[in-house]
Amino acid sequence: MTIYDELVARGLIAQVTDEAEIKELINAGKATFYIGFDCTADSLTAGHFMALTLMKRLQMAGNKPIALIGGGTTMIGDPSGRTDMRKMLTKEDIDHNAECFKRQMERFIEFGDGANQAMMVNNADWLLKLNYVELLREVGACFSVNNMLRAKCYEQRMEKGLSFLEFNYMIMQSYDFYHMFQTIGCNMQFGGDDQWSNMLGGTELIRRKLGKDAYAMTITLLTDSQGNKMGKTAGNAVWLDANKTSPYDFYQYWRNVGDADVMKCIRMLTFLPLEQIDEMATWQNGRINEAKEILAFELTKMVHGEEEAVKAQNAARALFSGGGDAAADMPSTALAAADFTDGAIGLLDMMVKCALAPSKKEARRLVEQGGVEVNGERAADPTTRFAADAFAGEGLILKKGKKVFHRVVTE
RNA sequence: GGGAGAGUUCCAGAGUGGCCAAAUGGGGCAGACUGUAAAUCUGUUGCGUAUCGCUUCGGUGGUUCGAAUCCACCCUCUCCCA
Repeated sequence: MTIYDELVARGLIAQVTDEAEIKELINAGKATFYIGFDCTADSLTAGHFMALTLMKRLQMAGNKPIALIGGGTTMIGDPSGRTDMRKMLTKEDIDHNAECFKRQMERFIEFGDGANQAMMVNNADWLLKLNYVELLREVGACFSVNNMLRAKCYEQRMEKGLSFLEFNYMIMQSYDFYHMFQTIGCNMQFGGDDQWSNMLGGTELIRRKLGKDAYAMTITLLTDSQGNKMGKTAGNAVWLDANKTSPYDFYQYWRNVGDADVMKCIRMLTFLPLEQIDEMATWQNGRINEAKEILAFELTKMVHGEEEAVKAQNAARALFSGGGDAAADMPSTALAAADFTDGAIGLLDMMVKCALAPSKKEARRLVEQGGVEVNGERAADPTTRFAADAFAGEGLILKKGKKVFHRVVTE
């Protein structure tokens, strides 16, 4: 099976500019493609994950990936699909974030100077040097404002107001492609489907300025059965950085996807052979949880390594199915002597300390509603206090709700 | 540049002198039911040394016994005209 057919079979392709050409290019390993990453945070998220796996798939097929860090474009802010303006970041923040991204990407794709080894570039290197008038003269005539205003990525902002700053994002992104096409032979751009109009801006610019063809392809956005973007819990991103989202939590995120979304995720995100996936798709209801475990394990393994994945899986099994002592891998907090008053600590204070509740009021509510267990016993009294020696040995196991476990020990 | 309007809690959006920590919906969290799923139902959703106190309604001042609500100035945004 060719790489292109595989991408189609996995449901990864959303839109392409020229199917026949792209097919030939990537099947033959002749594409030098880029994917841009806005560096608004110091870690990549589960939302970027699919892009990373796509880079890996294409690299394995012999194509050369370019990871473009948006050091320059981040200073403008992509308005696509947004209803509010992004916060402006300082140059220092952006540089720091770019550095963090690179470390994480190295887990997935191989960087180097070889023919199909990946390279990383930062568009700050050329965008920040641009001169306004020169830029206008160079590319300004190639963009039709009429068309830009019709672009889907600005649609939502047209209702609320779009600043000129953000309006220029498309031009910057197009310029990136144009620049890399000339300097490093980048002939294809990949990106999320929400980037489609920005990407077309680039191919159009190249065609107009250089009379040459460049290609663009978008990846299906990973949404759940309700149409929400995946990779977020309660509005917070699921991070790839173990310090921001622990391997256990990462595992749990995927372990808990809805029934309707499991097979889709396995198909799009894992590297399991398609035949195996097709077979899994025929599994009966009872085995849906098995499929979820496979999904969670595979993804955790890719992001955090096999060892962490095994630990996360064992911990999850022990906590939810009983038995085993792998619960040692659950998140934990060590209390300092200063957290104790008269040799004891209150239940509510302890919960806040462990970040199981943002405030004591919230902690109290949880206890009163029967959502808290200590060492397997429901804690019904918010005034309960625990003496320091209660934490001896394994410490205390706090449980919030059905799924959140936390070990509390003393320093 | 001229004119009109808007800024309320996580979001949307009521509230136009005291009964307002602020309706309603969404989202979140917890409980029940389950399969660590979905759907449904229930409770809850500013903070606290807790039948009371404290801090919130763009910002700063002011009027008043009392202000999200009235006044002044400022900031931000939207719309119409240029």
